[in-house]
Amino acid sequence: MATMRTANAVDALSALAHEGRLSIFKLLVSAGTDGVAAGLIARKLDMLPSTLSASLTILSNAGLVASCRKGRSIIYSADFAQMSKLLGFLMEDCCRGNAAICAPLAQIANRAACCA
Amino acid sequence: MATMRTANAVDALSALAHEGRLSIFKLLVSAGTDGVAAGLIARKLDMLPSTLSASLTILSNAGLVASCRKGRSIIYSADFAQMSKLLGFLMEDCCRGNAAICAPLAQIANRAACCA
DNA sequence: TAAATATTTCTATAATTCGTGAAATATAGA
DNA sequence: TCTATATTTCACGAATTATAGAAATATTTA
Repeated sequence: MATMRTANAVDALSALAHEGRLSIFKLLVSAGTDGVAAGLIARKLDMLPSTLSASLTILSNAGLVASCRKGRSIIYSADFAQMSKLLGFLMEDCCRGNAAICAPLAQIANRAACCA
Repeated sequence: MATMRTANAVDALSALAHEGRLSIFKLLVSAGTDGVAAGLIARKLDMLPSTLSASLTILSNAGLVASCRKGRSIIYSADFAQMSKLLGFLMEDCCRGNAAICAPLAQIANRAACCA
């Protein structure tokens, strides 16, 4: 797994650093690979369509969610691989890379790709 | 370990969603529990004192770093427990809490407290 | 084709965040 | 006490981000 770049991590963190977008992302994480239609997200989280769309675009640009059209709806789902890369980025070099203590963490982050 | 609240997670993610602050945090993560003096951080990352101070305040308010004075210097260190809570928050309820797949992840996040 | 549904795009305003330099505060040593 | 070092606080203009409503686009069904 290629390690994430700083700019990429900042984009992902920025995307998540917002109450509405974080709620969307967590909803999608909990929904797993099936994903959720944009309209259903809007109803569940009580958001205006334009606000939701803008939020989904930001999460999408950060690589945290993927989408595909299904009829009139667009189904959004969390990108677990990207989420895993982000966790790995935050943990890498922990304690100067002291393998005895921290090395397992990077591997562990990979498991966040449980739904991929 | 108490689970993190959404508002708290947003604060932490916002604090990290900035190139300079993310660099500071990663430097502190790599330094481990010894921490690094503010001035040394500034020299290593080539930041102005006032900019660095503002960044450290934001990271501190988010609970991601701790500080203590040592002589004229102030030593900053990463708060690994808070980092662990943040990772856990992002992973919780993954795949609707399907234990067979995702439950281990929450436990795993605890290990990010390797230096605590 | 016409109407209904689902979502995005556009536009404008409001709010927040960013970075800097100067001044202030705290500590140590001569 | 005076001076040097280390860090924070303050104030402000510049840049970015957030939100809403209206209009536009895409798809399905009648």
